[in-house]
Amino acid sequence: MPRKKQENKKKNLKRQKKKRFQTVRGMRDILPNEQPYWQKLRKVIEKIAVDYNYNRIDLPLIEDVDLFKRGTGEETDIVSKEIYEFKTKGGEKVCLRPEGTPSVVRAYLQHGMRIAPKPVKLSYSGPMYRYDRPQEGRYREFFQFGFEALGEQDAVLDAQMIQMAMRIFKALKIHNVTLHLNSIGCDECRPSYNKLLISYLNNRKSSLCMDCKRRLKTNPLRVLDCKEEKCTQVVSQAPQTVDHLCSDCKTHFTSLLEYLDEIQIPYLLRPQLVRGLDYYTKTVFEFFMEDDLGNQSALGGGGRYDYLVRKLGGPDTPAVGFACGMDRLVNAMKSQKTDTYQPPTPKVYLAQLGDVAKKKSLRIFEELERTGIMVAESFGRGNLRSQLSQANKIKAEIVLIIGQREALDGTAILKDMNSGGQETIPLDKIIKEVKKRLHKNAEMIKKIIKQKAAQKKKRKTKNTRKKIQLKAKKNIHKKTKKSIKKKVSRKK
RNA sequence: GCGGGUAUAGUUCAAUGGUAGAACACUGGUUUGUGGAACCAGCUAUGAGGGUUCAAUUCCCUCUACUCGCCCCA
Repeated sequence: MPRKKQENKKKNLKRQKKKRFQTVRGMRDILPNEQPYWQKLRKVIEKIAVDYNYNRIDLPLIEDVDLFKRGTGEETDIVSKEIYEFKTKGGEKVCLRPEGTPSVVRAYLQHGMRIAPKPVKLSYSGPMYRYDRPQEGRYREFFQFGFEALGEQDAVLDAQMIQMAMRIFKALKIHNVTLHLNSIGCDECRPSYNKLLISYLNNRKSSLCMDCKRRLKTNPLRVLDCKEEKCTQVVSQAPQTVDHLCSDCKTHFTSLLEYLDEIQIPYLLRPQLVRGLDYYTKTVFEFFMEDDLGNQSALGGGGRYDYLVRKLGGPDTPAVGFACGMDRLVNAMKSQKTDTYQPPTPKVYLAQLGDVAKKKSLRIFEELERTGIMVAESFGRGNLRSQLSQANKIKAEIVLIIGQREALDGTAILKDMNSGGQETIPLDKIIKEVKKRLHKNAEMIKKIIKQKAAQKKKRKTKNTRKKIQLKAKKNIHKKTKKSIKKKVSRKK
């Protein structure tokens, strides 16, 4: 027995040594090479939030499960199948948030924001968690940003939500986005519509898919959204929410459409659109992007949730909001080749040789950095050749070389990487000299850019001139033809 | 949650029932203190566990991950 135990121990040790850690299923690292896209995205979102006066709110990742069970709805897939739920050591039932809206409403109520002037406009962004099967563009940890406006029922805010989303897409140069739009009514009109829908579907129960037979009992509205061919056929003839709105919902919806026309945002009315969350009323909308293969993927969506605040224990407060998947936006940016945020790169590289020089380099690095000059280095390297090749790789314009000799003399070699030329300069003048050279180079680059732009302009004006000339020629032909005809007819 | 495919070096890809190769990348050298080129050398891999076999990276099973489709969504 002890022998076996020892063997097992050894085996386990071996296993542990061999074990290579990797991300947990559905999680992922966003590596430095992807960061420019995220930086750009964050910048665009932030700008829109500021422009439209939506104040940032940061919300905890962990919340009471009941917040989502009651808010998002226990019947929804998000809560019933996909929630990351667990008990804390203290026995609290908590979860990783699957979406943002209930948290926003919770914060609104918890901190007495209803006293603030209406509407209360809030924006958030951060990771959300859904225990779903990972796929392309779908992770268990994914990032969403969202905007919520609480305390205003006017459809102008619904329109503003859509306007903001469209402006974000535009700023990211994601052009092939379509807005799908519907109104699903309120407590007044929905019960009677539900009855109609249920009786319609019950008559055709046999031609529905398994899921929809179940949905018929739990959440008949969701049958409209089913993508099974059988069901879409049945649904296409089904009574539509839009035709059974109460007068209040009807005017609300038509005024939203008018606002959208006013700001010239095209929309696709989709009577089957209902969305997967229980709290929506009146307006619901989604944004779809079509990729090269013709597949549509949802970028985001939102709608009005006039009862959610009350449902979570607050006073009657109409509200509207939307959220977008940032991972999918980044994907879209990549396929559309959006220009990304490029962080500045160091133009000076500090190379050192020998112990004395290494010590001095650390100080010189700081001095340069303090005067606003970005410096790259690889102090860990001892050999000058590899340091220069590094400098070359990062496209440094200037390399400062401090060797044993220079360190003792209080000088440094300044090497221009473009020309290859170099000269020895006393350390106290080095910053001035570096600045001077960088400035010179920057001027040169500016000049070149200007020249190129001028060349482009010239070409353009040439082309337009040619076009104008061609047009003129054509016109002349027409005119002469006309005048000839006239003359001929006169003669007749 | 259901179904299909895949898993070899940091990356892209080879090969094989018995010795696992290349390219790029990385490190060092040719040049004891000078980059972009060339040449030379080095480093690094069969996802995890089990079975069949004299022998498994290869065949079989399980798990895990990735991936595609469904469901759902962002």
